[in-house]
Amino acid sequence: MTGHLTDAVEDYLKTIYKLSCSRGRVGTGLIAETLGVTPASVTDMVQRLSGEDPPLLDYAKHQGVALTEGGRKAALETIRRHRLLELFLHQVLGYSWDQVHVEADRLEHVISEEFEERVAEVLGNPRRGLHGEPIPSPGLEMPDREDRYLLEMRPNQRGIVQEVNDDDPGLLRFLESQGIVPGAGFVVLDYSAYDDNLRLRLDGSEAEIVLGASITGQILVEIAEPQAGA
Amino acid sequence: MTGHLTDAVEDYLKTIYKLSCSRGRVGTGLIAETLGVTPASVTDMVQRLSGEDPPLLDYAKHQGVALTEGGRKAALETIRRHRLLELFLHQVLGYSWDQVHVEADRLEHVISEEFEERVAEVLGNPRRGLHGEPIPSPGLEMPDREDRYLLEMRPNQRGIVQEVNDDDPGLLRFLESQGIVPGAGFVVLDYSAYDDNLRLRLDGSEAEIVLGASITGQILVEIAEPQAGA
DNA sequence: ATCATATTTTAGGCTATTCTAATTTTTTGT
DNA sequence: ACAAAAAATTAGAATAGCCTAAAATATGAT
Repeated sequence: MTGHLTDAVEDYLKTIYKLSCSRGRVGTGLIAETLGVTPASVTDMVQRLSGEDPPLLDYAKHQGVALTEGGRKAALETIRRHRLLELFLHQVLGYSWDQVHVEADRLEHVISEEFEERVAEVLGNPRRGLHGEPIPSPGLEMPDREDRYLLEMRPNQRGIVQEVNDDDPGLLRFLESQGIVPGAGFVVLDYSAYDDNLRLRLDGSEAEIVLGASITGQILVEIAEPQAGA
Repeated sequence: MTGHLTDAVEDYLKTIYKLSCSRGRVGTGLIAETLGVTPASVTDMVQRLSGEDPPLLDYAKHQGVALTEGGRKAALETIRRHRLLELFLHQVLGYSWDQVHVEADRLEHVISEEFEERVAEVLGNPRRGLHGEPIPSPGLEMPDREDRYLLEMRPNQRGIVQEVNDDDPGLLRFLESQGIVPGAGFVVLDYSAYDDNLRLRLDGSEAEIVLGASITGQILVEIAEPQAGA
């Protein structure tokens, strides 16, 4: 078992994990932008982490970075803590949907195994986080996902909101006000390739909602059977 | 308002606060020993902290250190968080008496104002911590105390356990097993100046307990009216 | 008052993390 | 294929903490 990882290292691993879920290997530039540091800092850190005894990163100059198995486990550990903490902050301390992220981002580096276990127990060992994200199991298995971005859906498809990006409080508040929360079912009414707008209606709602690409790219959905009739 | 204080700075201030409660000004050696760093490191840090814009410490070479008003407030803020967290860990997450200290020591540097407030509310704005310590008010007022060390008590005095030093898990487990917890009433039966042993009996208990100086110096008590007779 | 012992401070270094500026490598458009 | 643009890397430096070893200062015992 690797000794203690610093906050910075955990942040790098978590970020690289998330980025490499969509794109495979990731460049230092993207990591830098996501983390809010310069590319030079990333190169530096990445070199250190790929030169450890059991390396956490797989890296060779100019070729983009990927996590090793050890790095992936460490990233999932941090992600598990983050998502448990978000749920905990909401359910036990009454934080709102959009407030939890920032606090969890600091606490995730500091809580003990013990704390994590107790929180999980108090919450009933949840599988999904506050924003619908899957929570890695205690053994750090991450469920395979079939989810797609809402952006990819086409007219007449039915779907269920699975997950909403947790790190933009303003967006979260807006989505909540529109009823777009994990579990919500909906039908896509229309899609405009011209401006990347998606018009949809939530189950049991009269109102239609129009969402642009910048929003629909942040929402993961499970696609249900296609709507009967055209 | 001072910007953000690092974990290390908060630890220094907290330690200096506690040490200067008993002794007035404290030397670098004592601080170093308490904090587990070298005296040289303390000198270094102390010089930085006393040279800030609003200084947190009052210091001049070879003369011992004291907190300024700003330093005192910062220390009390950390102490408030620590004590609220200990209570929270116990009452909400089921930590035991002797487990809370270490976890609180890490969390205290990381939680937000918001977190502190919500925890205080969930706990009902408590005035005393898990081990009986007074909790600074939200406005950082610290109640004046009349408490004495158990060590100072003499035969036939009655007392009530007020506070037990929180940072030694083994000692805490022992004291709990003996019924010596905040709120417990007792009578001092005997005191031996020779070996600094104190024999006492808890209210409603048949058994007598003998405690040595190293223990009785860690327990604060409120002295009640003297025992009738004898 | 003086010398031995204690404590405290200085000096010089190390690590982790970040930065800026300069350089190198890769990609891309033609 | 090759120049221009984009991306990544190196080099050099800063900061916060910490350390060890050496020097300075206090204390206190006779």
